[in-house]
Amino acid sequence: MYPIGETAKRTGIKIPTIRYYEQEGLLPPPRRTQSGRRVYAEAEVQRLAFIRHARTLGFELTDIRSLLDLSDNPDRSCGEADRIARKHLTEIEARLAQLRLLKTELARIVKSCAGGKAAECRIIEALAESAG
Amino acid sequence: MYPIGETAKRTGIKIPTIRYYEQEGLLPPPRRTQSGRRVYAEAEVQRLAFIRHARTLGFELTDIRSLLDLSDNPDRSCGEADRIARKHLTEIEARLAQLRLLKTELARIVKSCAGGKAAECRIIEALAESAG
DNA sequence: CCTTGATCCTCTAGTCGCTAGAGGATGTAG
DNA sequence: CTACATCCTCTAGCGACTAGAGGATCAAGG
Repeated sequence: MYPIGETAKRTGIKIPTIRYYEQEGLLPPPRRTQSGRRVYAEAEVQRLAFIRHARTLGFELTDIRSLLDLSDNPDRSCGEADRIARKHLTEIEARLAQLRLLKTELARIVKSCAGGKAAECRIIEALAESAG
Repeated sequence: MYPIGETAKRTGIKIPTIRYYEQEGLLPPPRRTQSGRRVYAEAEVQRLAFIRHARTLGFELTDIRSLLDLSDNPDRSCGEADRIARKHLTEIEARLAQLRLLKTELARIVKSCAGGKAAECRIIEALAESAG
């Protein structure tokens, strides 16, 4: 049984964030000491690790809620988890494609800057062009 | 001289967003009709196009403020624009690298899901593993 | 002139996932 | 018994919008 600070260190999730996850219903309200301090068992630490891993992968909290729900009910079909993960993968791929385009354009713009006054600056000029 | 709705259509920026940009000082307060409605001249439309282009490239509003400032003062040195754009490019490259990693891991996870119950689901399992 | 429907106004509050701070209680070590 | 760390709750802030309430104004048709 660990106090919140210990739990934060073990999971790499900050104290206010842990309380926030509790408030958002991702983490069940933990036991408290007589004075009202939260104490966490191993199961909660595991749950936080799950959340952290999913967050690192960029899942939103609503998706994580569903994934935790599945994890809590192992007899349910895995289809929902698959759907969520695939949807997320598609989003990541879209973002990747867009970022690659941005990078190319921005790199081109930056390269064209030869210093000097803003009046002749290709960066400013490129941004001013209405074509996106 | 265009009313705000026309301006929104011409720039592809929504009406509330235009008002928001004005509030944030990116766009100078425009002239008003006697009844208090905003009317925009070509210069403002240009400025909004500039903002939109920069936003599309992922620049933050604070950076855009600086870039607009340079654009307003063509005699100033272009170095700041260059610095902002380079910094942003570096950030984009970092995000790209991270997203590529995520995509790889997520694709691996998704691929390993063979359907069935959540108990045996590789997606859930992968998320539960504490190693990130 | 009157009505209808579109457009506009201001103001407030909500989104997401935290993060920061106030103001106070409790725990632990010397 | 005094420090200092840790914890508590509550509220507000971030960025970049977005949504909605409640009301004023405009243009066109009858």
